[in-house]
Amino acid sequence: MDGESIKQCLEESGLRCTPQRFAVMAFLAEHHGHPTAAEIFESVNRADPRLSRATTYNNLRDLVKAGLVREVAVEGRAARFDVKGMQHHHFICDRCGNVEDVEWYDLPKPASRFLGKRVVRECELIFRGLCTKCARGRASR
Amino acid sequence: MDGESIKQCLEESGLRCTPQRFAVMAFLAEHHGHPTAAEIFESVNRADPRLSRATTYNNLRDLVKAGLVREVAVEGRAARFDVKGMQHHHFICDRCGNVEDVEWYDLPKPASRFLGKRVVRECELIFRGLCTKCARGRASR
DNA sequence: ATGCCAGATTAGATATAGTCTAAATCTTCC
DNA sequence: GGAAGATTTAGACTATATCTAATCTGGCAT
Repeated sequence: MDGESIKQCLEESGLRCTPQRFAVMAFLAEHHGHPTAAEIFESVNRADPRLSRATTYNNLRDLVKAGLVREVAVEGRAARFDVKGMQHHHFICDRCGNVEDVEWYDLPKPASRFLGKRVVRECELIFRGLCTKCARGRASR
Repeated sequence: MDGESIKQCLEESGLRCTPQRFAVMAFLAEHHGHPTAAEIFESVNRADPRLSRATTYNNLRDLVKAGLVREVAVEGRAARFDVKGMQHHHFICDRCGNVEDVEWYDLPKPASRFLGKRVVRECELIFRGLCTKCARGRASR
């Protein structure tokens, strides 16, 4: 995702393309490792100190609300973020908490009686276990 | 789940059945609304002040580790807990954050090439949207 | 251009959720 | 009874995220 298309995304969502907001988006577009808010703040702020902590959180919230970014909650750890580009599932490591993408595949819809009057916006699959790195060192626990 | 089977569950998992641990388990067995740690603490402690906050967290962690209880992380809110009885999926309300059960149905396994060397322990489906109550009041937003 | 205004940003205070520490207490087993 | 280990506790502490109030910015009407 290049600079121009980020700008376009933001404006289509009714968000002004400020330097700070652009930087957060650009960082997420370049780093697919599901960074935490703190990682985003530290990295962007190091490169350009015009970004404050509060603004990082403000912008992440705006971007999530606008549907451009996804927030992944992880048990007992900081939330992680990724741009909603290609659809994918998630794998969360029990040991190190890292979030990884799993290639998308379609899921059967539940019978509507299971959902009742609820309004479903999206549906995601979460795998849990040990990531490749942690599985390798598993014996040394 | 009656008192006797709670006791049995705990002992089978190598956990002593202390009054505090039993109370946390019993509360979860009776309340299927996915309470937060704070709710569990307040409610149990009100009925029997022998339970402290730290013990609530300690026990929840032990129970999750033993596989008797599931922890559900919710974006921007406190984690929620439920006993791992019958298998089920989850629905999380965007608006009020409530977690509800969705009747279980089998999911197709991903092609193993999608998962690589990762070791999958479990796999859960999460629906997001508006719960029945929030969907009803949606216009008044 | 000028001035206004809503939106955006900021530092730092505050809130919330959860963990840690060290001492006290309870169980089990000899 | 006493040692060893598990459990509990109050309260301090940490991490994560939000709020506040002041300030800045950029677009727009004049």
